[in-house]
Amino acid sequence: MAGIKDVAARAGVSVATVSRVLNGHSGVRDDTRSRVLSAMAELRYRPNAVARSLRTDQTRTLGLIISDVLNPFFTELARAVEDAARSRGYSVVIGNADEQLALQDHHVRTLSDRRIDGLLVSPADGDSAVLREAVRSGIPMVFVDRWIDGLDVPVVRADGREAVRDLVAHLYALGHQRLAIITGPVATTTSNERVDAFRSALCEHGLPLPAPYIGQGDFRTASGRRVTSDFFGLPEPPEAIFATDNLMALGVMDELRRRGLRVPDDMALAAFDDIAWFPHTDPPVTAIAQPTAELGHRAVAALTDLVEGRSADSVTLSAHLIPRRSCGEDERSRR
Amino acid sequence: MAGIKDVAARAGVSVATVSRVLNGHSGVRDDTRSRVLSAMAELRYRPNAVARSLRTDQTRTLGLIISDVLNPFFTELARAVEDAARSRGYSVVIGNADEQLALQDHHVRTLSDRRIDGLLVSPADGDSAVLREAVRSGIPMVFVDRWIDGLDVPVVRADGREAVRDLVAHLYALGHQRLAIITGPVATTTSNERVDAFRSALCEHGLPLPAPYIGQGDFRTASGRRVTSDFFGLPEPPEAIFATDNLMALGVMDELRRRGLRVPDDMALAAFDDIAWFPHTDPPVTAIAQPTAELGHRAVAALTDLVEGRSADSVTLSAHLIPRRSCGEDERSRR
DNA sequence: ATACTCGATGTAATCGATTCCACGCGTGCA
DNA sequence: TGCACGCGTGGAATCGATTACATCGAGTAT
Repeated sequence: MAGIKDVAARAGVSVATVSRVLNGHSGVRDDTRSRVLSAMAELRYRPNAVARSLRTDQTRTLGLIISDVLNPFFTELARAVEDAARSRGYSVVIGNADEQLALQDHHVRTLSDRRIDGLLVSPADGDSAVLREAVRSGIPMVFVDRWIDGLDVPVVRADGREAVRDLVAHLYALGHQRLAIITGPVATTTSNERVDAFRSALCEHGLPLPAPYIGQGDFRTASGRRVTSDFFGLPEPPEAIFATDNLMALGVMDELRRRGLRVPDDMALAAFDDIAWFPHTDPPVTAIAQPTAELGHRAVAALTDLVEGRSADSVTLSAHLIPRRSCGEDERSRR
Repeated sequence: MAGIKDVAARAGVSVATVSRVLNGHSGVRDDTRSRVLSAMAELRYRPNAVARSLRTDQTRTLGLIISDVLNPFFTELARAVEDAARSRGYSVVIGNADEQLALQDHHVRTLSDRRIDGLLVSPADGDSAVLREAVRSGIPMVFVDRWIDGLDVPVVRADGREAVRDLVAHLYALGHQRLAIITGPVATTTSNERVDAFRSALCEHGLPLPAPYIGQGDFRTASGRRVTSDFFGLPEPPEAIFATDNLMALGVMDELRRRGLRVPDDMALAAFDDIAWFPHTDPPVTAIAQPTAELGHRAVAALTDLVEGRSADSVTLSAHLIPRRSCGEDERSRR
């Protein structure tokens, strides 16, 4: 493949000049510039981004580490991130951590080795030495959706507390008293926030949240099935389940269907994260929607600020409840 | 950040020796090796992949260009690709073409400039000069799912003809006579294959496929809504709609719900590509499932063969019908 | 003792760009 | 006429690795 030297030779100039026209520097005579340009065209020259990166120490690439590509929330986020990045002239490389620390570490290492300009992370469960080391090394980084306490990294996220309170009120108004929740991995901030908000909202209504009603999930479908099954093993199973993400809600539905049970009659269901299919499920599931695309855009804005030497602040947006029919009928959702 | 020279200095050896231990070459005395190793650890040295790539002319990175990240089929594919690639020591960078030629071209150019080792493409509609140029330039490439005729590039895909025939037979047995289809972009091979198979299966049953029953879609949700709406503008609307991908099926359901119509009573529905939510929609939708993960694995196997100098053949797997209730009840799907 | 081999290591070229500095030449001003 | 200046351009160092080739010392065969 043709290199800058070939272009220089063909245009009868030095590589320095070719480089200048390549980068749009001024101070190249017009006729020289056009000679270079046509040499490039004739040779179908394309600059080698690897060489350029080595020299300039920037790759114009952002890394995005998400917890699960199969989760529509994250894929929507990824899409928004890519759009925002592209419009700023960056590419994005996605690493799928699959909710596993080891995989997450693998990706932060690989991406750092590739010298990406900045890293967007939605950290998996647990504390990662590799991630801490990465921030210590000074890579521009911002957390999206989830974060790790005690690290001086801006966080772009949606606060779901208010929406969870609304949800509990909704459930309560519909007459449900025994409310259970399925959590994400223990150390994820989003999971903890949702559980805390759930517990205190319950408390406001004078409802308890007994330990067996807190099902330990991991944000993946299978855990939704398992926890649901466990709930039915209880002497007094709950009347409603709040799945803290959409994949676990799917698991709940799988298990319910396997047992021949119906939503909401046999069990009410609500999910965190709204997805396109929820209006069409049987019944439509009430969910808490996050401003996913905006999360992605803001995260990229913050990260590019950091990358380009500006400072960046954390941003907190908010989520909202979308009542449908999976918790029962009330005046709002009936038609 | 520490470089190879720093390590060499600290270990009291030359950079050549450091490089040798880095790459596991033999012919380094054990004590030298361990001196180097501890120097690396002390400096938290990480090799610069950019520099290495420049020198060795390989990036250990594969590109994957898909038509739409929001389509669960492609995200499942992406996930399988990433897994397979990682286990072979490659990273993958995903480009989302969003069914737009211009975006696809942007990504093939960007990825080529970055000198990725090979490219996996599920080409968007239409003929791309940029893509042709890329294959002509000799980048190892394989097509997944979709392909472009006339290019000497291996194709890894699933043949859906048989399954489409089964689907038509299923529909026919259920008493539907006026069958319509929603296509993808005109030049996509998968769309054409599905339409052709649909037409000839119809023919086998002595059924016509009038032009107005061929709705022009683009594999995205909005087009499913639009085409469905058009169908209802017909003097004689169809009784069944076959959406050639899952996103358009979602669009059909959106539109049907907007009109207050029910599946399958008012309209039967089937989709190409099975997704996890289909068993839970109202009603569960009949779909044709592809061996998505295997597609991804085989594609990576073929591509790495090419990258590593071996030859690669096309592979064709097959899809199969999963009858549920969205086309009506028969002995197979009733329970 | 001489020459030769072999193992361990170092020196320097190289990959393809960017960029600092210097150079030559024409112009304007003293 | 001489000098400074600016413009357009070229030469060469540089980024951080890999690797062909050179070197050096010790051991071995003759």
